[in-house]
Amino acid sequence: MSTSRRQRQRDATREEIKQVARQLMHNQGTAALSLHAIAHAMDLTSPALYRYFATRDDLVTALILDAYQAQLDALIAASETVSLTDPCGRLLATILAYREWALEHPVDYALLAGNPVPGYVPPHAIIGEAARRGMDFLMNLVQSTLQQSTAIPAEIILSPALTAMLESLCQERGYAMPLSIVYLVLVGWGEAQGLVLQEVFHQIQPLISDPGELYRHQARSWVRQLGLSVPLA
Amino acid sequence: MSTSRRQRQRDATREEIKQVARQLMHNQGTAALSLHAIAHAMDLTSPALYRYFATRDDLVTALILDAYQAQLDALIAASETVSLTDPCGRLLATILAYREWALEHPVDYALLAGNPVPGYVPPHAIIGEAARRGMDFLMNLVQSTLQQSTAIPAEIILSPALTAMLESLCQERGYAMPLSIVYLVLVGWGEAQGLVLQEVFHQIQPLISDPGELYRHQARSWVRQLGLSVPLA
DNA sequence: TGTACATCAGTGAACGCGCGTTCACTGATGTAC
DNA sequence: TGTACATCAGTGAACGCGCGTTCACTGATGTAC
Repeated sequence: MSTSRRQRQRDATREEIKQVARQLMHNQGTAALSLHAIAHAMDLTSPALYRYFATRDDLVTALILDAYQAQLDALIAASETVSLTDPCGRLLATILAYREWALEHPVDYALLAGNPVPGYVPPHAIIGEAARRGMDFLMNLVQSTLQQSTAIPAEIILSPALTAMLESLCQERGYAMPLSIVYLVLVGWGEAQGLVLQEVFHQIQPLISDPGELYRHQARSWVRQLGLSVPLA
Repeated sequence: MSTSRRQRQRDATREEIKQVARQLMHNQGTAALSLHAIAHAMDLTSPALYRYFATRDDLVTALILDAYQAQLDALIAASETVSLTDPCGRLLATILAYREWALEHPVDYALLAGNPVPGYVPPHAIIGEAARRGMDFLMNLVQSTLQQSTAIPAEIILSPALTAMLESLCQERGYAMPLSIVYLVLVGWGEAQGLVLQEVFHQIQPLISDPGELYRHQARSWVRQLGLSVPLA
């Protein structure tokens, strides 16, 4: 016997609550998330929501975890749009998808990238693990890309302290690549987040009318730093 | 006749209000900013604050503008700790100071870097101008650094679209440098923001115990990209 | 197939709270003669 | 130096609002015999 009719209905409502929450935040900012507002938008009363989420913070946590998963799904999907015979293209497509997903889902991205909901106290263990899964995917993608190419990445001179930290990271998460590469991925992830956040929060537009052009250019030179050759256009 | 006694008292109270607001946000997050809470902490009643700020949003705007100014002051001060005869050291000190100021003033940094106060609607024109002043300082610093050195920055191949945008930026803000350099500064600024935000919001610590090491290393290689030679240690 | 019962989604009223903001006011400080 | 007046910082009560959450409840849906 699969899930009962009642259970399916329950799951659907749970999803609808999250969807409405996202919609409200999209229209009025992450601060607009409130059980009353969600219930009102669903033609329910607010106590009804407690059938689905024990607490407001539980709802927020669910939204954040969903966002991590959706982001990861988008990156995976993007990587799969490019043939396996073009590993470098796969990597580049993934990096560009990072920005595109963020622009298409600014609220979810804001949730991930540090814009907290007022009063929300995140459960660090749970959220940290979700974040690490994203990093794992990127690391593994880079790893398999490099394995399939003849790239010889430039050696980067790392300080002893940095070497030690990167080594312990590799051991913990099972990354099997030169430390220079791990370093480049870590820094690149941070850089991408910086550029995209500035675009999502409209901070860079006063300087540059099309930040995407900047991002795409930087993505290419990042891939090139890994030792891969990227077509110019 | 200079400012009257009354006026000085008034200015002092205005400053105290902002200081208390910063303290409250520091202790309880940016969402904790409220006129009631500030007044309570100052042993005042909340209507009293309306003598000093017409509206809550005016207070937030003042806090943000203060933060921009404080950040800029910190960068300028850092650049001046290094002798004029070592332009490259000046530049590096400034970049490192960017991170240090953010860590010492996480609330002000969050205010700048996009973490909005719930319900606050920023006046884009005013805030955009403050942001541009920071970029101007960095651009000018890089420019004077390069003028005093024999650096020959690597030529970066820029797309036509990117070239056009950078050219118009240079014209608007009066930057007189090769476009490659302007590009590197713009991207570097975004990158720095990304790395620092991840550290301030504790997103990178699950991966790397000392993000500062990562930042310092990246800062050096960024300076090196400009064509300057940086001492290793 | 029909009946008795258990489950449980959703209601409606209420709670205590903190918010931004207004208003008429008091009383101390500063100014003009 | 003393008095009359103006200024204005701060008070205290109140407003309407939306918040998260609780509670006893109703009534429809599903289950067991």
